[in-house]
Amino acid sequence: MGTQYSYQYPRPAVTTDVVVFTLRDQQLKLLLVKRGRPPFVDMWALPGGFLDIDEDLEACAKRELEEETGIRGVYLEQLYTFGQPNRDPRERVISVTYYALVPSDHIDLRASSDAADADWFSLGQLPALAFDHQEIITLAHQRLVAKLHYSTIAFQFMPETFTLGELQKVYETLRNEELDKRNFRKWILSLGQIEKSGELCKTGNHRPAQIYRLKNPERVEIIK
Amino acid sequence: MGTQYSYQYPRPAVTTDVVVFTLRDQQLKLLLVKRGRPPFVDMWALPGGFLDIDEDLEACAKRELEEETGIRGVYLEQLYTFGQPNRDPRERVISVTYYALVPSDHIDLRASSDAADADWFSLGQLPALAFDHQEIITLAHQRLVAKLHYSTIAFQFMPETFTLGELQKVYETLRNEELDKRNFRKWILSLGQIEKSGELCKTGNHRPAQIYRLKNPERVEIIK
DNA sequence: GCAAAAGTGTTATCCCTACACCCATGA
DNA sequence: TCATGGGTGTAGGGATAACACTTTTGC
Repeated sequence: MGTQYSYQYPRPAVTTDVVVFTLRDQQLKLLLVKRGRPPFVDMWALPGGFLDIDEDLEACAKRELEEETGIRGVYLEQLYTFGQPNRDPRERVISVTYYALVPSDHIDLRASSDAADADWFSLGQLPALAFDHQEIITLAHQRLVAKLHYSTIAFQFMPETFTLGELQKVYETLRNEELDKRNFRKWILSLGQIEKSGELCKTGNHRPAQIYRLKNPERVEIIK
Repeated sequence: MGTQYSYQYPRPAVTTDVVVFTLRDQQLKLLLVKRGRPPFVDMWALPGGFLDIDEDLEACAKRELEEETGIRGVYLEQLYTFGQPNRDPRERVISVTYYALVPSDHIDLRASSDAADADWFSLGQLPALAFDHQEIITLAHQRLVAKLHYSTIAFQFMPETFTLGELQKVYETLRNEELDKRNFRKWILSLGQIEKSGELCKTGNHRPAQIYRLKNPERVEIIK
């Protein structure tokens, strides 16, 4: 206990915070944790925490995400670095923020040490947020919507296999508009990113659908 | 002198570094400073330095840029945050990087305290660089080229007034390809971002050119 | 008068959009 | 047989790309 690490000049603390998006019930949701300690105790905040001294930034984001929510192995991308001098009331904190996309079948929340609770919220119905986390979320949402139009980032929301109807639903939810079925199929197939698995999806009282999968599940391609 | 600032956990140092681009002699150039002190003494590096404890990140980038090169009042945008644990041989350093665009008539270099020297280099002919600065430059260049296609960022290279021929040259240099004069003029005028000043540019042994200016010199608009 | 850049419209092509009907299945 | 989502092609419109000649000036 105490003050073991000394420097010639004052230093800010460095944290990472992650905006985790998923799609559930045809809605874009994001993950918040309820803070278990001050400041902003009992308020909702983004999962995140302090950088270990020998830890890569992205590794820190992944670690905090897993520790606080149990989520791992998802798409993660650096968003922006926030460093307003007074964004944390305790002291100077620089936050390197990331955003993550989680397939809808991959959600398995578990609260833990730092987080009294964790839950998914619709973007339109967010609670009051700690720090400048509202601003971070707004930026992450803008980036996600922008990337929809010039990359294959939306595929990161899909499970391993899916039908074209399910994929179209995802795009419709994210873009918040209905799309023409024929045009969507022509376009998405022309990208050359998905292929038929050969299997059929026989759920529901209607004609079975072809099941597709990604050719490169890990890669997010730039299109256009 | 000594170790006045103590913390319970070790903390990384935080710096900002800036990739400054300009256009000169029909070439994209960037600004490097020669390091005056270890590590990497006498090697070339990006202008930048340590964050003051009460200073905003962007303010730090601006301050270091002015201190080391005399450049101020230019377009500045956050690029990415680099934090590999061993990117600085002395200790853990997080670098929040920015890139800046300088109009070609606005270049007025002056070396100073931290920088033994400063100079412009073509991207194809960079010297060996300190730290991971080559990686930072590569990313900045990619970002700049990408933004050309969906924003008016190229205008930030222009002086207050300019001709359409000069503007086309800028686009040709940045995109590294020749453009059709008529199509370029139709396109650039259709953006609605520039207007005639009414003056004519009578230099050279050829027909005088209309002089244009930006309607909103500060704003970078998203187009498309 | 000649070299050098300024200035100016039309046509063809491609891509995106709009649009309607049959199919396979479960209940 | 009916309700439900799956699956398919074509035609029109708008934007982009290709293309050549005249103008004004300095030397």
